Amino acid sequence: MPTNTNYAKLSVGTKALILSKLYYSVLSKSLENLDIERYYSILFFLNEHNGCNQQCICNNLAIDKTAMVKVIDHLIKVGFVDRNVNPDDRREHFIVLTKKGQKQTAEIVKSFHAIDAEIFSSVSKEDQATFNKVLCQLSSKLKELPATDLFFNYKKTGRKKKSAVSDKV
Amino acid sequence: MPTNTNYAKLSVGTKALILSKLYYSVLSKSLENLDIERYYSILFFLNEHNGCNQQCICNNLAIDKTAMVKVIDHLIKVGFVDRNVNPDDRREHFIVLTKKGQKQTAEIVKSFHAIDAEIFSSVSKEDQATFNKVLCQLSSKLKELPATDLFFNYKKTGRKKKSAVSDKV
DNA sequence: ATAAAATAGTTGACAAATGTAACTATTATT
DNA sequence: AATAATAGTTACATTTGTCAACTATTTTAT
Repeated sequence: MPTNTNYAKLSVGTKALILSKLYYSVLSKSLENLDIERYYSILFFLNEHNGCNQQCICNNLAIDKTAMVKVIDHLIKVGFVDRNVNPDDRREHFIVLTKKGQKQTAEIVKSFHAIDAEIFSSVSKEDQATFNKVLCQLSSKLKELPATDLFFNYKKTGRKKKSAVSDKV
Repeated sequence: MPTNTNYAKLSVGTKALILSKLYYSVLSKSLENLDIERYYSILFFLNEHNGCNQQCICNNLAIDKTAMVKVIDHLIKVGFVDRNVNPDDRREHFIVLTKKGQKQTAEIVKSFHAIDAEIFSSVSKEDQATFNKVLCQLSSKLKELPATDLFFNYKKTGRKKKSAVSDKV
């Protein structure tokens, strides 16, 4: 590693965050000719789960549902998806890629795959398998640990308020 | 409950982002009794590099320098760090943990280590080593990857290679 | 059958993160 | 001395994260 002389000392959470920043920075560059400049992971997910509801995207990508509303609003505005009420459960809204959305999402999927292929090219198959296995194990472990209710939407009556930092200044 | 039925299909960048979100959720929960609610990774870094300048933190944690100004302003406001001009190069500002900052940062470091220990507890030493090695390789590769030079993008040739941001520390 | 609870999604307010351009001050290069 | 480079700052716009409160619908419990 040419940089980050003490990278090894960082927590795995921080290393993962840095990796994702570097990754999306490269991805954005590679897709700057598209009609959309973000939400790539959501479109990637929709490519595999076209027609799922909003909560499904939130659960799988660890995104808050109120943020998801704005994302879908934007994707509708640029003509990438439609939002259709499920007739069998009218609470749910299906998110469906449009023709245009499908076409551009194909490019996004290609970019994701190309970057993955490129950065894994010098890693042995065995190490790739181990890496992916451990990555998956870590996420699963973290889900079992006590966390804020950010991704799990548990009802918390009388939940503790965070102490205001401004009180101390 | 989120199921991530197709987690395996996500790109490594997306998986890393999800891991970091889960990680910081758990970390925040474990540190909710502290006087600060975020910037844990920066304090963790300062614990090892007390007295470094702002650019050094930016380089090592992949944070924009204009964002860093606000972060340091906040850390000063809550009394965690001081910002001291380097007399030998008056452009540089050294960031130094205060007594209070040191004390609370010790808790933060403990939490980081505890979470890492916990989630890696069921992973063999060999797999841990492989995982960390690959994680490091991937970040390294991404930094070297010329953003506009991806092979799938045949139409856009003749672009000048943009050198990766210099993070030398 | 009806009331209560849970689920899916929305809204509005606000804080924080992100990105960009222009800027000062200082030091290094030519 | 002029120019470039570096470290940091400011101002601004946009996106994202967070929270409480809300509607609508469906499920569960009584």
